[in-house]
Amino acid sequence: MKRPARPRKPRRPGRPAEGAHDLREHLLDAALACFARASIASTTLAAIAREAGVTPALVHYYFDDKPTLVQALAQERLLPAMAGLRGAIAAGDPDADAATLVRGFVRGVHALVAAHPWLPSIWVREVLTEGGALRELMVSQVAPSLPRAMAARLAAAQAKGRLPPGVDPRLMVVSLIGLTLFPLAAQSLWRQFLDADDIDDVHLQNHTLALLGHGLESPDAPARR
Amino acid sequence: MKRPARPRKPRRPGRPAEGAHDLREHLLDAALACFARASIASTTLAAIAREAGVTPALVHYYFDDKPTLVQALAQERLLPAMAGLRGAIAAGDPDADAATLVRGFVRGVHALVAAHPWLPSIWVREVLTEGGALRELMVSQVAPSLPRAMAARLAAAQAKGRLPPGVDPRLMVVSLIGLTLFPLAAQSLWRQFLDADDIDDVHLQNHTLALLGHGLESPDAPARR
Amino acid sequence: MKRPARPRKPRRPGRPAEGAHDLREHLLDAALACFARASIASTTLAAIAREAGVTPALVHYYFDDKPTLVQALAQERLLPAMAGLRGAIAAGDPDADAATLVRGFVRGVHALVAAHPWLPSIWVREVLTEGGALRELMVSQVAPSLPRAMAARLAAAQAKGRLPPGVDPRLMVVSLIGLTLFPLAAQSLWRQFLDADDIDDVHLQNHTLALLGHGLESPDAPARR
Amino acid sequence: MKRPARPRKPRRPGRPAEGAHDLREHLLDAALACFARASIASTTLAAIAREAGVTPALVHYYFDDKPTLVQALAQERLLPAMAGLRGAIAAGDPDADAATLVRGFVRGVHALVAAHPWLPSIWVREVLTEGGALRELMVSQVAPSLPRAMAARLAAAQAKGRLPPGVDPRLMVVSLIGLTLFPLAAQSLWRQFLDADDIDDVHLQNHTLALLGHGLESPDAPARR
DNA sequence: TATGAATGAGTCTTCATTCAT
DNA sequence: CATGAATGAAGACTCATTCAT
Repeated sequence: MKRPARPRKPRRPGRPAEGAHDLREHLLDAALACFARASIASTTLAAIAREAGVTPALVHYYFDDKPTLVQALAQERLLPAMAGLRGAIAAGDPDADAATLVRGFVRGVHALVAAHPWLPSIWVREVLTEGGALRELMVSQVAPSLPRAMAARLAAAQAKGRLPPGVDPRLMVVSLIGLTLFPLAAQSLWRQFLDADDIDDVHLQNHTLALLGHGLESPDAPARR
Repeated sequence: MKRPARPRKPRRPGRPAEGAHDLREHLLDAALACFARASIASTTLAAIAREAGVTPALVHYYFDDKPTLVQALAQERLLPAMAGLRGAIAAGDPDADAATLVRGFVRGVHALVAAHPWLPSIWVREVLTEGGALRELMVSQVAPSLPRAMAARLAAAQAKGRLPPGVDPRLMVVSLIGLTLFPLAAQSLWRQFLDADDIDDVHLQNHTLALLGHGLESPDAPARR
Repeated sequence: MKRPARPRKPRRPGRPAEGAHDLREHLLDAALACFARASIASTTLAAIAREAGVTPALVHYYFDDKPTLVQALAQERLLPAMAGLRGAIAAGDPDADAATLVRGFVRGVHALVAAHPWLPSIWVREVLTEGGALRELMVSQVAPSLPRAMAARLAAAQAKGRLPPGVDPRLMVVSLIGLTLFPLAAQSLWRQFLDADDIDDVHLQNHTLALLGHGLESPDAPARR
Repeated sequence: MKRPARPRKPRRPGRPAEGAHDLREHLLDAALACFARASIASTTLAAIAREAGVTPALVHYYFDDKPTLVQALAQERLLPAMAGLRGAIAAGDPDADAATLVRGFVRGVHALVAAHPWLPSIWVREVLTEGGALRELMVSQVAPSLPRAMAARLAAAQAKGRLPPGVDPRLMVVSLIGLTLFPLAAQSLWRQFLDADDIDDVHLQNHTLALLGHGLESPDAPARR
């Protein structure tokens, strides 16, 4: 019952102090690295321990069990990271038009992923798709507000004629994630068989913004349907 | 005494294929159902057997081991399904413009998923994201041609001024998957917290097409940057 | 979910068929032997497996988990054994006087233990004393009726002056167990430091009956208080 | 640097024994409480530490390891308690007759248990039954003398016709424990399904003495066999 | 063709124990 | 004196796989 209240400074003697990381953080890092590589459900604690260079028993010492570890990871890594996104978008003034808002989102996501490269795979695998291990956790803690706020703003923009009528403001968040987080998650795949050596993050971002800006109808060409 | 070498197509000769489902097919169905729910790596053979209403030993009898089962699934279910997509797109005449091509893709994917509802989760989880169990298999067998063909066609269109200059033809396939397969894979999530009862498949498709058509710049509003 | 419905005839090829015992029974025997030696809580499945000459995984194969094994043991070994006792006592006619009844009990318990030597330790350790693992199970299934029936019969005898007034009929069952099951459970101890080589089961039984018959007041000596 | 050899009686010299409880005593109390609830073998040091409100490491600090702790408990708690019993019995003059002696024993045990409620469960579970953790310890240190002394005295009484011939003086100690310690150990069980609200310790004691006095043959009824 | 039985290897978890502080 | 950190060994339980029938 009396579990050790979050052990502090467990740095092992033989090991370099590697920055501001204490062992608990180090374990979360290791878990994150593993979960970016394979699904949470199929990742063993032994794998995490190996990644961290410690014994499996130590992982239990710090997190009691796997569900708790996952929960801690969500709480201490995923949620804070996401908080950044919300900030990035809201940064623009509240009266920003749709395009500005959307640009903010795209750039926000890219910035986020630049800072946390593990984010897209985990998010796509464990939150967005069926049976993801973090779905419940994330849905209950982040989800509703952000997409709803965006949907509301876009709906307002649409009412003012600032958004094409066929576009559903509610679905925009979904489309935006599909155009940002998803391509970033699948990066390692498409890089394999696109001649994509020249495609860097900025290029990808510009592509996405261009697509979102005018769609595929060339601005100077007569719109066709 | 020696166990018979891997039994192929064990359909009893004299017997009609009873709805095209013999036991082997039934097992593949069960596996597909399981893999749509949870990652391949974390799905046990016992779970598949249970889903199929048979013993785990039977699964082994038909597929020898898990990698073989997965391989068979890819070969006999995923690849054929994907073949349909290629057809749908190529259907349009080879001189079709970019917009037509893209419309074909979107509609093709939607049609595909209507026929194979398990496809998006499996594809996103096991092919597109890091560490997916089907990545190797798919990459080596489907991948290169389709996206490259599309990229080539779009590049041609762009050369003729039919595609906005900021859009990268090679990345279009990625964006298109992000706008089609991905939203379909994440459906169960976004339906939860969008007031999305009125959004059916057609609606989603139209939204996507509208977004791809003009982007977010309302056609009648002066383009801003 | 679809656990193997109690496997039958699992006799291993290399092993002699040893009587009417199939493997499941053999495992219950092994468990019984272990539980007679040490508390259920502290007996590992590995110990039981070792005792039975099988792998720990096999124990799981037959009983799924430890609670289930214990439950099966109670159901299939302890309860049937106890049923014998009830018969032995009830054997006497219902109008039997107190002494006859009690004699029946003493003999019944001794007969029971002669047939099931493991019974006393397990019963004393796991049912009668605090924190016993079988307490719940046994209490809910055997307990109430037998002692109550005896108490009622003895109370009737007492009303007719057939039982000394200071004796509480309800407590008689407790005293009787203390005089029969308990000495049998502690046998290996008292044999150690009593010159008890001449004490066999019959002798012990006679001692107990003599004590119960007249108590310690010699019949020919004037009762003293 | 070397760890101090096993700390003995760490009571701070100048300080009064504050209720006779220093930390070491406190730990023994906690262990006792745990062992009264569950078998020694299945009780973890963590459970004892929790009961005592300290860390498991502290338990090790005071007792080095579990066997040592158990040993200390036997030495410092069980043996002293038992010493009381010996006194209670010997209190009567050495020429006391059998009945007096036995009465002394019954009362002695009851008094003992009143003072040490944990005694019966531990004694029955860990000393008297097979595989008890304290058996060796107790046998070698208390056992032989007391029962032998009683047996000798009772044998003498029997020689003088003061004890019925069927009763074995050596087995009397066993019977007496079965009639005293055992019912007290099983108390929580029989209270459950006897209408036993009116049975207090005195009542139980009287019942036992009555039973021992005359047995079940009502003194005024003609003896039957 | 199909399966019940059986197991080795591995997973999660607990525990007694050590050690530096 | 006391404890948090750390771990090896062992416990319960699962799983893919084998094999005789």
